[in-house]
Amino acid sequence: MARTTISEVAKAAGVSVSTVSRALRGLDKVNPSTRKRVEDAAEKLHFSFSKSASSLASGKTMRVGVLLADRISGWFNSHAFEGVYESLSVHGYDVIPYVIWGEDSLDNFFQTLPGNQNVDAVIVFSFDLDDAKKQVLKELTVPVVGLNTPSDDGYDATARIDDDAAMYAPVRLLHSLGHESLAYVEQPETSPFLSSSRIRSQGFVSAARELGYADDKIMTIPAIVYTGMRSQMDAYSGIAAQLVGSPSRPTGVCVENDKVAVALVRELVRVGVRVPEDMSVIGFDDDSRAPILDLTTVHQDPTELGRAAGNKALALMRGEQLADPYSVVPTSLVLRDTTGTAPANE
Amino acid sequence: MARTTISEVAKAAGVSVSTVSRALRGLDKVNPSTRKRVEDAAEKLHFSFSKSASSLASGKTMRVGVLLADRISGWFNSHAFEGVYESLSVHGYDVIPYVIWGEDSLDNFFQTLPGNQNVDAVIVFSFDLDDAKKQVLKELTVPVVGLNTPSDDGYDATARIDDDAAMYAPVRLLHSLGHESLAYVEQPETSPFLSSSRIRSQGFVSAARELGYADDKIMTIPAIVYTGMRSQMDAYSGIAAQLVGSPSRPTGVCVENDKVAVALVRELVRVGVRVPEDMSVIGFDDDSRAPILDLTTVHQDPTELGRAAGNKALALMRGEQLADPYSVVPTSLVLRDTTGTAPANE
DNA sequence: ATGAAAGCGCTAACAG
DNA sequence: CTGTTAGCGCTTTCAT
Repeated sequence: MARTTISEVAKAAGVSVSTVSRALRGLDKVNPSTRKRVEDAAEKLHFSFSKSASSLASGKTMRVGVLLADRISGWFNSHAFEGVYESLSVHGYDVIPYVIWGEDSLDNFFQTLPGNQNVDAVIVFSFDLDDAKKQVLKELTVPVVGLNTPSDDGYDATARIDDDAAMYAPVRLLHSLGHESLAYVEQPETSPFLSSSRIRSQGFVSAARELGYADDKIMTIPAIVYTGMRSQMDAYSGIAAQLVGSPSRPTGVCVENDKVAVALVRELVRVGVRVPEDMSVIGFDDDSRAPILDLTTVHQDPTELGRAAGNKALALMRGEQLADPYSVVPTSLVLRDTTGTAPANE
Repeated sequence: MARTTISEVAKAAGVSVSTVSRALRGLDKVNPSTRKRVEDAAEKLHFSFSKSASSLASGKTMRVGVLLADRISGWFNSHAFEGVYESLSVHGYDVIPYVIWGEDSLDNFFQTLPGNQNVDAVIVFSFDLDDAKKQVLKELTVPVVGLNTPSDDGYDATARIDDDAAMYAPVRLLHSLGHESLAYVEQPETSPFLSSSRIRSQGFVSAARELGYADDKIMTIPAIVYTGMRSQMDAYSGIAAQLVGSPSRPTGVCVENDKVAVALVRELVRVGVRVPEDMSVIGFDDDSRAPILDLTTVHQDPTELGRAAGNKALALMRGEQLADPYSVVPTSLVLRDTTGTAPANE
C-alpha cells in the first residue's frame, strides 16, 4: 500500500492525469467507459487522493476546525462535536478539534490557524470573545459559525439555545409549586471564556422578577473563580451551607448544570435536607446523570446544535445565502422527582 | 487577514523564501539577526504556514487519524480521544477523528485514507478487526497503534488495559463476601466490532472458575444483538428478570460497564431487589455515573490510555524504537456501596 | 549563513 | 470528451 499517485493511475488506465482527476471526482464530461477504466485502475492500485495536494491546487482544504474550551470530553462539547461531525463528515470534510486551555492558546490560535488556508470554515463553541478577537474573526476569509456563543456579533451564522428564555420554564415551575424564595447556583469553577454561566444566571433573575419575586427572595451563588478549595466536594458543601444558612431561606433552586445539581443534591441529602420535601432542585442539560437521580432539569440537545452549526458552515462554504443564519434550538423542561410543592411555612 | 504566503514574508524581510522557511521552523544555520527580522515580518503579516503546502513538500502531514466506533461522545471514546489529543497537539499535530458506523464505513476507511499520505499515523480504538483488515494495517506505510485492541497483532504498538485480568478483582471481592453464585451482564447492544465485551466476559468466567465456582454457579447474560426491544428500559427489565428468575440465584453480579450497571441497579430496586442487601452489583469504568449511585466498580483511565497511545505514535513517527511497544495500563477496584456480604441462605 | 531551482501531487483553465 | 500547461505554497538539495 505504498503511496500511489494519480499519474500512476493515469498510466495504468492509459489516460492523462486530468482525466483521472475528473473521472474520480465524478465530474461530468467523462466518457463512461473511460471512467470505468480509471476507476478500475484506481481501485486496483488502492489509489486515493492526497488531500494536501488537492488542497494546495484547489484552494479548498476539505477540513473544518472546531474551537472549543477546556476539554473535548465534557458532556456538552463531546456531543456538540459529534453533531458537527455528523453533518460534515458525510460531505467529505475532516473535522479537527482545537482545544483552548487558556488565554494563551486562544491568542495563539488566532495568531496562526486562520491566516493561511488550513481550514475551510471554523466553528466556535460557547466562547465569550473580546472585541479584538471578534475583529479577527470578521477578517477571516473563511466562514465562522458560532455554537452557543453569547451573541451573534462577529459570526457569519450561529446556532444556539436561548439561555435566557430557557430559565423561564424552571422558574415558572418553582413559582407554581409555591416556592416563595429562590436561588440560583453557578458551577463552582469554569473556564474564563465560557459564556453560558452569566447568561443563564441573568435569565433566572429576570424570570423571577417577572413572576413577582422581590430581590431579597432571589439569591445567587456565583462561581468561585479562585482555586482555594481543597477538593470539589468542599465547594459543594460550601454551597449547601450557603443555601441552608441564607436568611432568605430559599426552597427552590436552579442549578447551572446537571453535573453540579447532582453533586449538590447528594450533599444536601447528606446534611439532612430532603429533596424535594425541604428543597426543590432543578438542573440544566438533561445529561446522563440526570435520570439517575430523577433530577428535574432543563433539557437541551447539543448534538442537534452541532448538526445545525455544521449545516450552516456547509451552506456557507458553498457560498449559499442562509435564510436563517442565526437560529435557536429549543430547550424543554423535564419534570422528574427533585421538585415538589414548597414546604409549609415554619 | 487575507492569505499571506511565505514569499511575502521573504520580501518584507528582504531575504529568500528558503531563509524564511528555515528561520520560522527554528532550524540552525540562521543568523540570529536575520531570524529576528523574519520573525518580525511574519508576525506583522500574521503569517502562518499552509499545512497543505508543507505536507506536500515535506511528506509529513502533521496529522494523525483516530479510528473509533459508533460515537465520539461516549465516555470511553471521548476521554481516550482527549488523551490522544493532549499528547499530540502539543507537538503540533492535528488529531482527526474518523467515526466508523458500520462495516461499510470501515471498508471505506481502509480503502481510502491509509493509501495516500493523509496522516502520519493512525490510532485505532477498541476494534476487533478481521484478518483481512489486519493485513491492510500491516501494509500501511505509517505507524498504526492500537488502543484497547483485543490483540497486538497487526499493530506497531498498543496501549490497553487487561480486560481479562481486570475482572479478577471484582470476582475475588464477590467471593470473599461469600457470594456463592455469580452472574455477568453484557451491554444489551453494542457495535459489531467493539472488542471489550467478549474479553471481559471471558475474564469473568475464568476468574470465577479459578476461585472454585462450578459452571452452574456462573451465569452470563449476553448482549442482545437484534433490536427487538421497544426501548432501552425493556432490555434492563428483561435482564433483571433473568437475574431474579434464574435457578442458580446469583447474588453477585458483574456488569460490563457502569452505564448498564446503573440502569440495572435502578431496575432491580424498582422491582424490589435491594442492593446490596439482596444482590451485589459491580460495574466497570468508574465513569461519572458511578459515584452518583455509589457504585462499586472497576476503575479505568481512558485518558491515560489515550496519552499512552499518542506518545507511542509520536515516538514511532520519529522513527524511534519503542522499548515497550505493547503496554498495559492498570485498572483498580473501587469499593463503594453496591456490594456487601451475601444474603443468608434462604 | 543564504539563495536558486526543482519538485511534492494535484486542479484548473485552455486548447483541441 | 480529453490532453497540455501552469501553477498552488512550501521544503530541500545544491550551490555559493
